[in-house]
Formats: sequence, structure tokens, C-alpha cells
Amino acid sequence: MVSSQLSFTEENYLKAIYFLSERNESFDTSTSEIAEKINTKPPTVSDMLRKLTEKKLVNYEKYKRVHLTKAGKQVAMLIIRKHRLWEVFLHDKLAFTWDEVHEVAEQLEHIDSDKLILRLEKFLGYPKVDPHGDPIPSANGELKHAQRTTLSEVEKGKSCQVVGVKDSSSNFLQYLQKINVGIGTKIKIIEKIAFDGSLLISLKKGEQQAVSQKFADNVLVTC
Amino acid sequence: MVSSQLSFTEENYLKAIYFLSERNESFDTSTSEIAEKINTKPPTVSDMLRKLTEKKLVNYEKYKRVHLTKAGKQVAMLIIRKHRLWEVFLHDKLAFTWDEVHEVAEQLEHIDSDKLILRLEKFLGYPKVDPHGDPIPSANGELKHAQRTTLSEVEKGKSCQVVGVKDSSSNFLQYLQKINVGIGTKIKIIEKIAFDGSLLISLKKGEQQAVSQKFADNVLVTC
DNA sequence: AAATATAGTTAGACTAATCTAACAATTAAG
DNA sequence: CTTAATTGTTAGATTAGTCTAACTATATTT
Repeated sequence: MVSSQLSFTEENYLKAIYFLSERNESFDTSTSEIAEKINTKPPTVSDMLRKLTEKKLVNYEKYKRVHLTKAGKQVAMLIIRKHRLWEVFLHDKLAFTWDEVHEVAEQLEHIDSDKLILRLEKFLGYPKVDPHGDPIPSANGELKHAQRTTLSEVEKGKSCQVVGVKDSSSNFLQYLQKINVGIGTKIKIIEKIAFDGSLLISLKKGEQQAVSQKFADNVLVTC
Repeated sequence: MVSSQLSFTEENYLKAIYFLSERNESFDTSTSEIAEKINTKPPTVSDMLRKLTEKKLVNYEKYKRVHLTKAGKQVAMLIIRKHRLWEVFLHDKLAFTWDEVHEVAEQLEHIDSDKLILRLEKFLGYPKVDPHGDPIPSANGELKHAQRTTLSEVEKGKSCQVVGVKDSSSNFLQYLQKINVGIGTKIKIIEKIAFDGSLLISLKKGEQQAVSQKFADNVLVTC
């Protein structure tokens, strides 16, 4: 049942290193960036980096920059996976708003049970993105680099999930709300009307909806 | 958002003290019983008791027996509440069996968010008992001392929840399984037939079922 | 390239939770 | 009511995670 053998604190360091590394080309970060991120002081980070190096979760040499090993990245991805699945749960099932989910998910992400996460994922209907539109890694730690396309690119009969919008005018956002389309909404393409490029789509519970080509051009999705 | 300010460990001590105290009339327990329960050694418990005494969560004098203060009991009840609600979630929503729920709930019970628990309780339909039939304390830490009655005592039109059986013969248990009645099942009394004491009951999703008086006499419920 | 500024490490100390070994109090038995 | 058995505490150490202060390495500037 126990999967990582790592402490709460070690997990948080790995997650922080992942997010900081992601921000540059060389996929690495520094002692003080980490300290800043997780609200500790540089000496504390120095100690932890020595420990994580021993455990082969990071590659690190004194005074140089850190980066995650393959194993370290794997651990980080699984924590992020748990975090985002819990966010979906809080949002979809417990009606938390998108800005409330993060804090609680920070705690829930450390719960250690593989079975729990697999069951939760199934219960949530295998979501691909969290309530902020960020992609959810798979059980083996892979992150589909979510090739975002527009709704208009999706083929007839296929399903996809909303991850964002191109046009962020309040007109458009209000329209989206009105027809109940938001981040994470699953959409199936029922019909494409060649005449004007408009689409017939279905949302959950079989609600059908006709939308214009302009609409479809401005909704970003993953398949 | 933070409600208790207590460490994971302190919470576990309070919970252990609660369960051990519950086993005798004087509602107290001892250093070594606690040590045994939470798998530590007596000196560790001694230290912790000093600490919990300072925090006014237990009443304790050296070499005497311990008991929870009102505040300590309150904390314990809220942890038990969280534990049991999570057990219901795991069982009802994620299809864990009754013997699998405890281990994961041991972790989940320490998640600290009042809002989360209130929303979870609502999402689960305000259950009164966990999958083992143990009662769930209310948000203010009160445990309805679940006046168990038999199904036959419940009035027409009222709803109740199964918490156990009087007759535990395999004949009866098999019958219960067949008609999908278990611990936690909610039952509404549709009709009482005066002629033979039999009942017409409804289970969830409106499945109706006729049961005999003998059946109703042997099913324990809370209202 | 020397001086200065920035970033990182080492040393030493603290807290929480744990242990073992040694000692003290309480309880039970004769 | 003294002795033995049981139970509980104190002392001293350990580990994980954290801190401040002092020191060292790397980077930048002129």
C-alpha cells in the first residue's frame, strides 16, 4: 500500500523543485529559489538537498544548480497527479470554487494509497484536467503534453475536454457560463454543419447545444 | 480554516485515550494501555501526557490514571467524525469493502478543513453511521447515543438507517444480502400492514420491498 | 584581475517525537 | 505490614526538520 516511503516534507521539496525547474530550459533550480518557494531558509534546503541526493532523487553538487533525477521526477508527477485529482473532486463533487481547491488539495495530495487514487480517478470519470485547466498525469507519472486545439478541429463523434479559451472578452465568458461550459467540461461533437461551420455538441446528461464556428474557434480543448 | 492546532501525533493520542476510556465506567485509562494501543513505549506516553495536560486536553497526575477534559473529548469526537465520514465516502462512493476503509481513513481523518467535512457530509447525504455501523458524531462533537430500535418500531412514513441485526443466523444474513440491505442502508416505511405486521419499505432509488414482521423485528435501526 | 556583491554551506542550537536503561511509586501477596 | 511484582517516570540519546550566525564560493563590476 505504501508507495513512496518519503516524508511529507521530502515530497514537498520534490514538488517544489519540479515546478521551479519547469520554468527554464535546462530544467533545474537553485537553493534559494527552493527556500523562497517553500518558505524555509537556504541552510534548510542545503541539508535537504544532501538527503535527496543520497536517495538519488536529485542530482546535485555543492554550489551548483539542482535537477530532479528520473526517479525524483516520477515521484513529483505522482504527487501532482494526486493533487489535481483531489482538486477535481473538491470542485466537481463538493462544489468548492476553483480558488478554494488548492489549499485543501495541498493536504490531500500526501495521502498514501494507490488504490484510493485509482478509485478516485474512476469515480471522477477519468478527468484529463483539473479545475484550473492543468493536465492530470497518468498513473505511471506521464503527462500527456496536452496538445491543445480548438473545438473546431475536433472530428465528428469524438469527445474532448475544455482547457481554456482564446477570446477572453466578458461577452464570451458570460455566454460560456450561460450554456454551462467551463474548464473541464466534456464535450462531444454530434454534428458538423458544413454550410456555416457551426457545430451540434453534447454536454453531460445529453444536453445538446448548437454553437457557431466563431464559438468553436475560441474554445481550447484536449482530446 | 485551521481548527485544532494540534499535531497529527497529538490527535492520535487523544483518539486512543477516548477509545480506551470508553471501555470502563470511570472513563479513564493508563500510560501503558495507551502505549500498547498506539505502538509506542510508556516513557513516550508519559511525555505526551505532560504535554497534553499543559494544553488542558487531559486531566492527569503522575502515577494516576488519565482522562480527557471536555476540550480533549471534543477534539477526539471531531477526529472520529472525520474518520467515519471518510469511511462512508470510501465505501459508498469508491466501492471499498468495509474491511479496507479503516486504514485509509486513518490518514484522511487528519486533513484539516471544516468546510471540507461539512461539504463531504452533505455530499454523502448526512449519514448517521459508518460502514461498520458505528455512529457519526455531529459537527459540534455530539454523539447521538443512537437509540437503537427495531425496524418494526419505526412509524409509517418515517425513515431510518440500518445499524445491525438481532438474529445473526446465516439464513437471515443471506436474505439481507439478497435484498440489498446492509449496515448503513436507508429504509423508509411506506406502509404497515396491520393484518400480519408485515411492512412495505422503500430502499434507495425507489425499489420497494415487502418484508415480514419477523424480518422487521430482527433489523436494528436508528432514526 | 581585484574588489564587491550575491549565493550557498557549515556549525551549532532548538523542538517534537521517539527510544533504552535506570530508578521510583503503587499494588498485590504472603 | 513487609516484600515482590507491576506500573510509571526520569535521564540521556537519536532523528527529522528547522533556525541564526559565521564562513566560503561564485559571479559581477569597474
